[in-house]
Amino acid sequence: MLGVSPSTVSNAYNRPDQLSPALREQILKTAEAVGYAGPDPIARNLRRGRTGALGVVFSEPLPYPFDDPTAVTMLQGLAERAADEQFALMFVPGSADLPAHSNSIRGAAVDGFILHSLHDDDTRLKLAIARPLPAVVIDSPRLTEVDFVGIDDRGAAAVAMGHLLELGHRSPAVLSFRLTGHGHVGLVDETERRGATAAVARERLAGCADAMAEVGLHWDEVLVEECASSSVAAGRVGAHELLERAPATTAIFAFSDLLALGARQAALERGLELPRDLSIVGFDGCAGEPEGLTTIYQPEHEKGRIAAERLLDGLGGRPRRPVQHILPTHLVVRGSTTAPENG
Amino acid sequence: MLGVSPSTVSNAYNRPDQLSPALREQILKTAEAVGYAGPDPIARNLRRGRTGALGVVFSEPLPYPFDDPTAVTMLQGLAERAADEQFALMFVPGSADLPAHSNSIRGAAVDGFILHSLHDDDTRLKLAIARPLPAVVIDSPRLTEVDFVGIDDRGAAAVAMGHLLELGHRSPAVLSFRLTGHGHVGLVDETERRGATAAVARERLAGCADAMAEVGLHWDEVLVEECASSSVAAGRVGAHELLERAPATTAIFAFSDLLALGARQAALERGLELPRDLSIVGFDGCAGEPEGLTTIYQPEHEKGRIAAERLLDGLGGRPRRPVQHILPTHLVVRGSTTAPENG
DNA sequence: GCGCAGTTCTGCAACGTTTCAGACTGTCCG
DNA sequence: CGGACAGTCTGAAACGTTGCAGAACTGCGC
Repeated sequence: MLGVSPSTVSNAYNRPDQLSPALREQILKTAEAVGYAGPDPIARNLRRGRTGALGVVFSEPLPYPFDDPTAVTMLQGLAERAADEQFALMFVPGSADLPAHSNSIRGAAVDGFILHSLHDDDTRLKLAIARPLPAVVIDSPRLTEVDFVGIDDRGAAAVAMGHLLELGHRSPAVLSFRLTGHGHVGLVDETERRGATAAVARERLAGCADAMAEVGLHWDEVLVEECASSSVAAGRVGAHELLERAPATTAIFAFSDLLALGARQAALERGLELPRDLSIVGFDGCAGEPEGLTTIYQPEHEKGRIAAERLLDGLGGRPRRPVQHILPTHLVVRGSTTAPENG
Repeated sequence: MLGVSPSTVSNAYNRPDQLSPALREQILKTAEAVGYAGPDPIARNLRRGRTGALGVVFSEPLPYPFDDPTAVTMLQGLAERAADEQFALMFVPGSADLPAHSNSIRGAAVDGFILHSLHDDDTRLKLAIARPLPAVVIDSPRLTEVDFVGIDDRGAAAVAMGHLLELGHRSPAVLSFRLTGHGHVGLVDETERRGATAAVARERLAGCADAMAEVGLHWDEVLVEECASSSVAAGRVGAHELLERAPATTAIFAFSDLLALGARQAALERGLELPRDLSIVGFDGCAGEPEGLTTIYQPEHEKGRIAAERLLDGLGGRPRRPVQHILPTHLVVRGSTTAPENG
C-alpha cells in the first residue's frame, strides 16, 4: 500500500522466492518503519484452516498435572514430537463438570485434541469429539470413535497382584487414586469399585480381581483404599487409614509410584520394617529406580510421542479408522516386595 | 441456510436472548443433524480480534520447566488467574537460538505473552515485543518496554551471602545454574561472571559480591560453579567438583533449592557431616519446608498470578506505561546453616 | 386507523490473510 | 523477428464469523 502492493507483502514474508530480493528487502524495511509486525496469525489461521496448536485436555485443572511425574513424562514425549513439527501445545481451561454449552472446548482454536486420562462422564469428552477435528485419547476412556493410546491396565494390574500372591501374600490391599470425579476418600466397597468412572482404576481393580480369582481367593475381601490424588501425601494418608483398619496387612499394591512412596512413608512411621513387614508394589516406573521400589513399568514417554504422532497424522483431513495403541508394560522387581514372614 | 437464516445462527449460539427459544432450539437441532459443531473458533477469533489464549515462553524447551518446582508453582498462579477469565495457556515452541525470521513467535495466535526467565540474548524476546501485543516478563530480563514481575535478585543474594558471612564463613562458594545459553559447565572466572546473559544469575552474583565487599573480603576469590541446570542431579555434580577443588569449603550458597539439595547429597557422599562441616543456603523456598534447608523464599505463585493479572489488564488495548513489580523475598533460617567449626 | 415500542430476524460489511490465475516484462532461441 | 519461457508482480475471491443498522411483524393505546 505504501510502496506498491497488497498481496506481494504476503509473499515477502512467506515465499521469498516469489519476488525479487530487492523488493522484499524494501517491503520488510518499510514494514518495520510503519510498525507492521508481519502477517496477523489469526487471519492466517482462518485462511489456512490451521492453527498450529494441539489442544491438551487434562483431567485435573492446569497446574496439578505438572506435579505428577507420569503426566510430565508423557508431556515430554508429546512436546518433543509437537515441537518437531512446530506445533504449539494449548492447555485448554475447564474441568470435568463443564456445562455442555461451554465454549471452552468448542471455542478452542486448535487443530486437534489430546484427551488425557479423563473420567467416563467428563463433559469435555463429548465436546471435543463433536468438533470436526482429530482427537487422541490417552489412558482413558477407551472409545470406539477416537484413537487411543494406553496400556492393558487390567492385565498389568493382574501381574502386579499376581506377583504379591505368588510371594505368598493372602490378602494384599490396594491403594488407588480417585475412582470417580466427586467420590469420597477412604475404603470402597464392591459397588463403588464397579461404579468407578475412572476407567484406568476400574480396569486395574478388575485385574486385581482376576488375579485373586486365579488363585481361588475372594476379591471382595480385599481392602481398597481410595486416595484423594496420585501423590505421596495422599498415599501416606491412605496407607495410614488402611493399616489402622487392617494392621495385619502384609502387602499393598499401589496404583502409582507416588502412592507407593506415600505408603512406604506411612509404614515407616508406624514402625514397620520394610519389606519384611509390608511388601509394596507401585505402578508407573517413573520414580522407581533410585528407590528400590517394585513396580509396573509403563512407557509414558512413548504414550506422549505416539499420541502426538497419531494426532499429527490425523491432520491430513481424510478420516481414518480409529486405532488403539496398546503399549507393553512389565513388572520390575526391586527390593520392596518379599514373601510374608509367616507365609 | 437450511431452515432460514445466516447470522441468526450466530445469535443462536452466542446470544440466546436475541431470538425466540423455539427457533433457537430448532437451529441447534438442525445443526447437530448436519454435523455443524458451532461457530468456527478461528473465524470467530479473526472477527473478534481475540484468541482467548496467553502465550507462554520458557527459557528451556517445553517439558523441562515442568521438572522445576519453581516454574510449576509460578505456572499455578498463572493458570489459576488465566482460568478465571477462561483463558487458555499456549506453550509456544522454539528455543533461545531461534532464527529471527522464524514464525514460532510471530505466528503465535495469542493475545499476549508471558516471557519467563529468558536470557538477554534470546531471539524470542525481540520477536515477542515486536508483536502489537501486551507482554509480561517474569524474572528476566528487565526491560524498560515491557511489564516486569520479579524480585530483587541482587539484594536477596546479598542477604543469603551475608547470612553465611555473619555466621563466620570466610569464603563461601556459589553454586549457580547456567549463566549463558551456550556456556560451559564448571568453575567460572570473573569475566564469565560479568558476561552472564542470564540476568537472574548475574544479579545474584553481583549481590554476592556486594556482601563480600561489605565485610571487606575479596569477591574474586570466591569459587563459583556453573551447573548444567537447576536440578538436584546437576547440583550434586557441581558440588562434587567444587568440593574436590576446594575441600576446605565451609559454606555453599546455591541459587536454587534443587541445587542445594544436590549439594547436600554430594556432601553426604563425601562423608561430611551436615551442617557441621558444610553450611548450605538454598533459594526459592519451594522444596525447603520438609528438608530443613535454610533458603531465600520468593513468592513464585504470586509472580504467576500478578503476571497473568497484568497481562489480562493490558488486553484492554490502550497502551500503558510498563510497570515493574518487585516482590519481597526473605531469608528463612532452618537447620542447614551454622557457624564454621574453626570459626 | 395510526403512530410507537418491542420483539425477532436479516443483510451488509469487515476482520487480514493467502491462493490462484493471470498480466506484464524481458531474455533466449530458433 | 516471433514465440516460448522464466521471473515478477497484481487482483479477485474466499476463509466463517459477528456487529450493526434496520426491516418485518406484532401488539397496544389513543
